[in-house]
Amino acid sequence: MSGQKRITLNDIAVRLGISKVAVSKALRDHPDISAATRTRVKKTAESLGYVPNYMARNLSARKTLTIGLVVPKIAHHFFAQAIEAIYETAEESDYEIILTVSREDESRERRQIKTLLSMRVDGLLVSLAQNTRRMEVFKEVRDHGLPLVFFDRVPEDPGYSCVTTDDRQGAFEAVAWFASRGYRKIAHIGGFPHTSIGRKRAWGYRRAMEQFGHDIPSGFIVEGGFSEEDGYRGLMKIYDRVGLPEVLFTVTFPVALGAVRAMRELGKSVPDDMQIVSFGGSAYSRYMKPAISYIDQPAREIGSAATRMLLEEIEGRKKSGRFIELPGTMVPGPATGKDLESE
Amino acid sequence: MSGQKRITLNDIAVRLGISKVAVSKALRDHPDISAATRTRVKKTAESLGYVPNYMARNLSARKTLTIGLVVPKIAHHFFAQAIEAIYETAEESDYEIILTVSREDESRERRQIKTLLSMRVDGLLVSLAQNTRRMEVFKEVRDHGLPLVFFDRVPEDPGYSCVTTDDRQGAFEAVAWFASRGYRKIAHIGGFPHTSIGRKRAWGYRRAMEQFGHDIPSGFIVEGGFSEEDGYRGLMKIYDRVGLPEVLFTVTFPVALGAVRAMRELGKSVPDDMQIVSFGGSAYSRYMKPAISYIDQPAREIGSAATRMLLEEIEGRKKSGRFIELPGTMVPGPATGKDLESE
DNA sequence: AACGATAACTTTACCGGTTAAGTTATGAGT
DNA sequence: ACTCATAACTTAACCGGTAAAGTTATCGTT
Repeated sequence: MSGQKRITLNDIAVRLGISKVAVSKALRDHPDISAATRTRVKKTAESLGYVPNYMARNLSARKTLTIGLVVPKIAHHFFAQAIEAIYETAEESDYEIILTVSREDESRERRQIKTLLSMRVDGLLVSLAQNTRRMEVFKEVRDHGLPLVFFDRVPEDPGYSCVTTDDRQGAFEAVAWFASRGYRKIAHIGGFPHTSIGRKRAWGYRRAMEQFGHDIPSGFIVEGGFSEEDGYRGLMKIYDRVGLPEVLFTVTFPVALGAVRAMRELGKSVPDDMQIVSFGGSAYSRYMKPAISYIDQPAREIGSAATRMLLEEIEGRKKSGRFIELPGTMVPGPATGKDLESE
Repeated sequence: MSGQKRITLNDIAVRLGISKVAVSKALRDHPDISAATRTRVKKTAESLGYVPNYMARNLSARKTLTIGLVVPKIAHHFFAQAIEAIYETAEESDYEIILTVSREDESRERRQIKTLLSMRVDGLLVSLAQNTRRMEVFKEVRDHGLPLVFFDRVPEDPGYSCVTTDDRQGAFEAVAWFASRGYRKIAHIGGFPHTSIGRKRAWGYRRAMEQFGHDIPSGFIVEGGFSEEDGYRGLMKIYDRVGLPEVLFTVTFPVALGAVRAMRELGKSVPDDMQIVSFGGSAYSRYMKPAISYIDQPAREIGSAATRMLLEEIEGRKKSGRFIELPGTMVPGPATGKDLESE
C-alpha cells in the first residue's frame, strides 16, 4: 500500500555510473565536482523525483535546523497569533518548526519535550501549561546546553530566557485608565496565584489602586483559573460578597466572557451597571457586544521576539537568561456612565 | 555552546559491558533479553538521561509514526479549531504531527510538501492555499502511494480523499433561513470562482433563491476573495450598483466583517438596514455586535474525520479517493426587522 | 552420553546521508 | 624528464538506531 520506495543518492549514482558521494557533493555544489557532472546529477535527480532524506541527513550532520515549539493550546487568539509569528520568523532563518500542543497538561508537556529532544531539535520554544510545577525536564534541557526560551507562560525560577507581556505595566494601565477617570470601586478576578501572570497582574491592579488612593475592600479580589467558568464563578462570588463594583478587571479574556455571562444571568448590563476590562482581547473584541475594554497583548511581537532570542542562543551569539517584557496597549471599549459626556 | 553530546545506546552498552543491540532490545522489551538485564538497562538509561534518537530510529525502521499537516494559516478560528482536533486525534494513535503554514502561498506550500516528504512522514493532511492551481506535487505524492487527505480547502480534481463542510447544504440553509421568512432581496458576496468553496457556496445560494422563487438581479452577486478587504469592496460594489439588499450572504466570516465596516461607513445599521449571514463564524460570534448570523462549520469534526481517514489509509484499511461532506448548522443572530414580532 | 531446543546474548549488515582520507590523471613549473 | 599541485572522483568510516543471522551455555530428552 505504501508505494514504491523512494529514490536515494545511490539510485542516482548507479544510473550515472559514479559514486553516491559524488552525487551528494554535486547536489550540494561542492567544489570537488565538475560543472558537467554537477549538471548531469541535478538533472537526473530532478527527473527521478529525488527528495533527500531528512533523517539520514540530520543523523550525520550535527544541526537539524529545527526548533521545537510547545504551547498549551492553539485555538486561542493569543496563541494562534504568536504561533503564526513564530513560524514566520523561523522561516526567515530557514528553520523548521515542530509544534506540539500540551493541552494544559503537565505530563503531556513533559512527554512532548522528550519527543522533541529525541528529534534533536536545535532549540526549544515553550509556553507552559497552566498547572506545570515540576521544572526538572527544563533543568535537564538547560544543563544539556540546549537553547530554551519561554514565552508568555514563563516559569517562576530565575535563570531561564523569557519573553512575556509586561503584566505589571498592562494591569496597571488597565486599572489606571478607569481610576484616573473617577472610578473607585474596581474589583479583580485574578488567576492562580502560583503563576507569574496571576501574581504580576494582581500586583499591577493593587499598585494602580494604591497610586490613585483607592482602597481594596476584602472580597474585591477573587483568585481562580483562567477560563470562562472561572470568570463566571468569580463574578458570582464578588456579587454575593460585596455587590457589583463599578469596574471589573479580569486576568484573561475568557474570564471576562464568563463574567459577561454571569452579568446576563444577574440581569445586569455591561457596561451600564459595570464595566469590564480584561487582560488580553480577541481578534473580534472591537465588534463584540457587550463591549468590554482590554489590554491588547503584543502576541506577534512576543512570538517573533522569542524566536529571535532563541536563534541568537542557538547560534551562540547571546547567552541565555535574558528576560524581555513587551508592553501591552489599552484598548478602551465605547465609553459609558461617567464618561458619557466625553463621548 | 551546544552542550555535552547526548547519551547513545552504545554509552549504556559500554557502561554495562554488553552490546548495544542488547540494550536496544532491552529498552523495547524484546523477549531475547532476561528480566534482570532489562531492569539494569532501563535503570541506567534513566539515570544517564538517555533519549532515543528519532532520526536514527526512523532511518532504520520504515514507519515514522508522523503525519505532515499543511494549512494556509492558523490565526483563524476555523483552522485553529481544526488543527487542535487533528493533534488530539493523531495523539490517540500515537502519531506525531508536523505542522507547516503556507500563508496562502502556492510556492511555499509546494516547498513545505517537499520538506515533509523529506521527513518521510507516513501521510499528509492538507488544506490548500487560496491560489493553488498546480497540482503536480500532489499527483506525485499520490502516485508514490503516500496517503494524502485534503480537508476544508480541497482540490477540484477528482480522485483525492477529501473532508469538507457541505458547502452547498450550508449555503442553501443560510439563504433558505431568510428566504423562508419572507426576505426576498438577498445578495451574495462570493469567493474566487476557481475554488470549490467559492463555487459550491454560490451554488447553494442560487439554489435556495430559485427554490423560493426569488430572482437574482444582476449585481446581486459579487465575486472576489475571502478576506475582510474583499467584503468591504464587495458590499460597496453592490451598494453602488443596486443599493442595499435586505440580507447579505457572505462566503466567509472575514468577508462579513468587511461588509460590517462598509455598512458603518455608509452610515447604515446591521441588522436594521440589512442583515448579514456568513458562511463560518468565530468563537465570539455570539458576543459580537452588530450581531450577524452564520453557518457554523464543524471545524473539529472535519479535523478529526480527516485524521481518521488518513490513518485508515496509512494502515491500509481503506482505499483513497473517499469524499466526506459534514453538515454545517445555522446559527441565527438576534431577530430584527421582519422577525421582530416573533422575538 | 549424545542431541536438539531454548534462553540470552553478540556480530554483521543496513537505513541514507556526510565527512575524512585516499587515488589517479593532467598540467604547470623548473 | 621529473616533481608537485590540483581537479575530480572513489573508498572507508561514521551518525545511532533496527533486523537478521550467528554463538554459547544450559537443560530436558531418550
